[in-house]
Amino acid sequence: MPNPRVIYWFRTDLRLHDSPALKAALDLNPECLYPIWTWDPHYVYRARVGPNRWQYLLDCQSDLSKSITKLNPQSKLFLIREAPQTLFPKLFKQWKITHLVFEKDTDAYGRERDQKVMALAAEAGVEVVVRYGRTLYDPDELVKQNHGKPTMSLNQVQAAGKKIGEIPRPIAAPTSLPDPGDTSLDFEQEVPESKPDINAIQREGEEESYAKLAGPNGDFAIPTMEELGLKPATTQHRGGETIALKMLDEIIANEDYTATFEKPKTAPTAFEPQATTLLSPHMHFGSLSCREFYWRCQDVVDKYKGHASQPPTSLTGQLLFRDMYFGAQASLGFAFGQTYGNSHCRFIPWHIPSKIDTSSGLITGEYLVDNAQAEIYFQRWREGRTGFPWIDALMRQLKYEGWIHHLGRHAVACFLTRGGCYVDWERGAEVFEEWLIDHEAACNIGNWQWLSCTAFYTQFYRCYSPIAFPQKWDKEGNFVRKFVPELEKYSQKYIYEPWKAPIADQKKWGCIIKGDGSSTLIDGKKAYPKPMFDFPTQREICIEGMRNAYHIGLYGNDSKVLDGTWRKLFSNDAEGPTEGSKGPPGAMVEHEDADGQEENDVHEPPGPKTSRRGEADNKRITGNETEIKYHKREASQRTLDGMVTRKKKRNNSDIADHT
DNA sequence: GTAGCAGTTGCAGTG
DNA sequence: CCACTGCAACTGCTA
Repeated sequence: MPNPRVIYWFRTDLRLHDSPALKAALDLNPECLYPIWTWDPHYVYRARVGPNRWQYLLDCQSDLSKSITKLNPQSKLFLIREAPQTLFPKLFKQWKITHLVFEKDTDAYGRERDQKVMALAAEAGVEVVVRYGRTLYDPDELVKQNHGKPTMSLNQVQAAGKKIGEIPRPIAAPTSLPDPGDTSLDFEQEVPESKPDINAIQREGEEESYAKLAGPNGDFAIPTMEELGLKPATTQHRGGETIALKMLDEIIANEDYTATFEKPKTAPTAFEPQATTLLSPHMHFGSLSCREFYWRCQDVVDKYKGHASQPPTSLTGQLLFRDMYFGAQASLGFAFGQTYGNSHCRFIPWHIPSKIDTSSGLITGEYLVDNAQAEIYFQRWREGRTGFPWIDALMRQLKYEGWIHHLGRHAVACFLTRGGCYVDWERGAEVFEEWLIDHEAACNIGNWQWLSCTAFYTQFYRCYSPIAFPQKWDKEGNFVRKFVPELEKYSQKYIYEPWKAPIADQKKWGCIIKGDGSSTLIDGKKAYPKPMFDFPTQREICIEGMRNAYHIGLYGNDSKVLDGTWRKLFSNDAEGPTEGSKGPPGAMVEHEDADGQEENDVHEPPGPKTSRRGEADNKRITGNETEIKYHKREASQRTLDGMVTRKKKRNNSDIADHT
């Protein structure tokens, strides 16, 4: 048996402390160890990643590389610019690799990728060692102990966890690392297909992710934002294990904070400093081990003299929720991230639903505009110009800083879905995916389902008010003043509902409430938009829609959802794309009149039409002074890509009938 | 099987 | 300031 020549493949574990996989690699007593990162085209082109999260990733990689070099000046994080699926066979051969070691990844895409890589390793005679350290429990174990079912409540996580046994104690960081061997790359680089490039919008310069295998200088260096063609990051939050451990130390040093932490009591309006730990992005990139975090907290709690908080609201409770979402994702796979085909997600006929690839049963990443008004609501929500200062402040903080408080996420998610716009939670999840520095697919998807009351949580009549909710912590509106500075001078009385301020006051405070926010100046005067709807009215419409959908009681994998016949169960007057009893799969809509329509005219509101809601519609406030009535069919303005036809629909219902 | 209670974080009103 | 209620009513868990 030759001496082990080991590749350690970093992915979700950009750290040296508490890494079961890294320990396994070192336990092989390798002759040489190559710490590598492969530049996965899935991340570069297919996932939604905004500049702030890119920057955070680069921070983590740089810090890790420096830490590796500190332990062994010959070594560092070797960043190789090729897809793992094509790179590894060549690398195994060139570097005479005997072992490949990495941390297990239970994300839907991660599993697919790793299965492929493991097959390639087997072909090359390379032994693969996989260890788990990403959550408290291995999600597959958790699911197994939960009777093979996705973990849908904290109770289930705790019961299953008990059966697995104690959460592993953290492992110390290594004090030395073996040399890497020869690092020459005498083979052709295979450049991955860049289309479709979902991240094109994040770039302003030339994208050179795959310019050369070992980077422009051939030194395996971590790329710069410029090299990736990305727009500069705007966040002040910084990644890396060194920072993470320092932050953790500071939290743990404050025993009262650590032991008595109760999430619902922390203020979503707090900034400088924020009310929660800001450790979530570190756990996403693995620059902090969640088990390290867990045991450092638990040890404080165990010796705490006063009354310590308990799960679910305590710090350790927050980590258990993370495990719950990982367990749900591990069990449901790709279906977890969508309604269509998801056995545990309620079917609600939301507006602007996802397009579905009927051959794979997966959402395509595009969506259909069934209703022009809903599309306007969505765009105004995304851009932080809804006219509700609390919502807009949060969305602006999210885009700029890449992080908002958990309760702030609740507020904007409820507002977009069941408590305001009645827009598909998948739209909101996509925006969070792009902008959050702590975006974790499992947690993001799970929380959107929670807040939209499609899974995990059912009390849809508990609805967050964009006016009353923030007042619980911030009567003065300082948070709004910080992120919506045009309202800075508004009095406390009107800060959350500026449209109620007298015109004279609006002028005095230097900002008029007018328009839809598409322009910050109106007639040369600073302007903040009117609210895009009357909240109490819209809230009633949503609750009625939810009540109806709950009563009908379909889940994403119901044959009626799969084939589109769910429409027969919903009234045409119901909220959502329900017009007519026939239609394509999922919540997609027929677009008989789509031909010849302009792709981009969805932002133009349709002219006044007959109201189907009478009073409710008349109360509606719109940003552009024109009363917008809505009607389901008139808004079908997006050109279909030919995927959805009556014929395909029929085929699909045939399939569905057999299942 | 089923009744009763609890559920990470609602709101408005009352005492 | 807190604690409680009614609102109209969901699912999961326990006994």
